[in-house]
Amino acid sequence: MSDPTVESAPSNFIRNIIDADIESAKHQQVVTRFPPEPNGYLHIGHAKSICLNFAIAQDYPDAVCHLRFDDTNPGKEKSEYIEAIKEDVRWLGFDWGDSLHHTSDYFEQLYAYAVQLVKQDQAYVDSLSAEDIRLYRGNLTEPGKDSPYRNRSVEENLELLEKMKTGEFAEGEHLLRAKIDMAAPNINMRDPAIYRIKNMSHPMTGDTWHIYPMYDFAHCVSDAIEGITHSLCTLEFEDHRPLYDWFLEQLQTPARPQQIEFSRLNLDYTIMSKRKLHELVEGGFVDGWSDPRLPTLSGMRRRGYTPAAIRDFCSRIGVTKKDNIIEMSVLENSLREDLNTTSSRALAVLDPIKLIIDNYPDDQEEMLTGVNHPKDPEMGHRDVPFSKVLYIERSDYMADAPKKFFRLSEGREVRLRFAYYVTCTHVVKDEQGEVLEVHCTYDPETRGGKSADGRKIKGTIHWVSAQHAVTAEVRMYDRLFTIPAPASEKERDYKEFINPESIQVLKGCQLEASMAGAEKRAYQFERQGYFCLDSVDSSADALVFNRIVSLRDSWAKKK
RNA sequence: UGGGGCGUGGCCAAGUGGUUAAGGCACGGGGUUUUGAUCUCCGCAUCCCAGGUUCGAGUCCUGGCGCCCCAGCCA
Repeated sequence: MSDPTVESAPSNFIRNIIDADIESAKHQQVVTRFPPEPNGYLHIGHAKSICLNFAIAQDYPDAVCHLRFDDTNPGKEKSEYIEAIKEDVRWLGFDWGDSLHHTSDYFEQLYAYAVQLVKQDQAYVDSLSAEDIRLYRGNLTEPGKDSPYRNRSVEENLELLEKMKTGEFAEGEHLLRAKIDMAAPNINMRDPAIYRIKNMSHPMTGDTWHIYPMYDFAHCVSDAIEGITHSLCTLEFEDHRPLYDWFLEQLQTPARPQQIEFSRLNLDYTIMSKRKLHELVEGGFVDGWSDPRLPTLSGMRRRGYTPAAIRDFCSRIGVTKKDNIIEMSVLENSLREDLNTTSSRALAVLDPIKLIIDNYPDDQEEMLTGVNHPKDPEMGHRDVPFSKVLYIERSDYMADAPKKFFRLSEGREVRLRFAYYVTCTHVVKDEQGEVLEVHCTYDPETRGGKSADGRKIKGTIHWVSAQHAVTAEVRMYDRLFTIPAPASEKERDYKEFINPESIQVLKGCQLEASMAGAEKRAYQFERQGYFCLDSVDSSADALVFNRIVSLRDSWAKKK
């Protein structure tokens, strides 16, 4: 396994349990698993679980983490998702080695275990309708009551189960249930379903089965079969733990995995529910699963997030049982920290306005040197062409600017990054009063951006030479929702809170010449943020960049 | 009002009866700086409430209060 190993994984209550289990010699080897259902794409919430499980496998001697597709419901699952999930896990930097499994690999064993339960008179075939089963289950405060089919003989149950298996019944006609206690205070223990009839072919097993196991039965047994020692899942499964343990106890499985629950990740200004993500994708509210605004791993990848940043984020947020909503700034901080050290710099003008240096010779051009990283000389430097007519950012000029505005305004001098000091003399406007051109004079003695007299220049702005610039489209992304917790909105639909400005497309952006050869990696456009080529829409003759994240901007905050 | 969980600063999170309650993010302020970036320094809580046990409690006990999850032949 690669990089992740070097990162320090902070301790948490789960690791404390594992430490104690090793200390007490309950286990010699730790085995975890990441068990996605292939019914959608992975998101940052899954990354939390992936990092937890795989990092444990990296940190404990001889430990392993299995990747297991929980494919027990052919009605919802597709192999398309399996491939996407594998790609995402790999991209995050983890390796399941030869531990790739599917719950469907165990269908035969699962069935044998079900037969065993029937033989032990701990499971029965119910023939109530779905509606009646619901009625018989009772509710939160009232106990349920026994199904009239609850006391069928073992022989009859065996016979019916076999027929269910071979497809002799229609869906919904029968159901295999555990015989536990219809009056249990925990509703999960009120004779939960074990197998339901689904006359459907399965991506992995084709048409061999007409019945498919339910999660509660399949998951614990699969864990036991694989010798999982610690089965980590989210809080909503807490109530299922007694059932998890019940199955393994009745079946007397050799291995007894321990289920431990932790709280799922919530991030503000976005949604994490698979159902809602499906809805956004299928409803065309976003551009597919890999829309850069989505918290899906494929979306974040396209946006330009790095695996290292996501791993760092996951280790910072911790693992507990407390409900939480993490602020986006934590994620962005992890991102910026990584991007700051790894990305080389470039000058790019997103909202261009012409800057004309009146005392610079008309036909002259020269090559200046730009450092690729201000703190890392190893990243080298590059040539940046300079000439009389430049583009600068529209927001870098202001008439009647306040004292603290360290940019251009009539009479003020600024430094053009890597180039010269220029002083604004006047501007040219159109009939509407829009500024068309900013005119300046430059000081030839300040080549490279420094002066012999040591005069202090407070402001440095970026620029590109108009005749050398390459034009590009730049997509600026912002939070997908306008409120911090769209998912917990009770009165209104979360889709009403989609941020209409979550994507802003800028055309005609002017980038420094070297960007014509931009590679598939992140760049910092100085003073603006981190950007990368869009993997889908960018081409050599029509560059499209995504803004991964902006730079911190204490000036904007102050205003 | 059945069952299961959770409650330490704005958001996370250490803390497992005994120094002035770690750390990160955010926020406020100072310094450095050819990115108002980076870097750096400083500031920023008595632990949901109320009783109790103890020489000593965020950590133990009792009673409240608040929030989350569960009534799929989904996972």
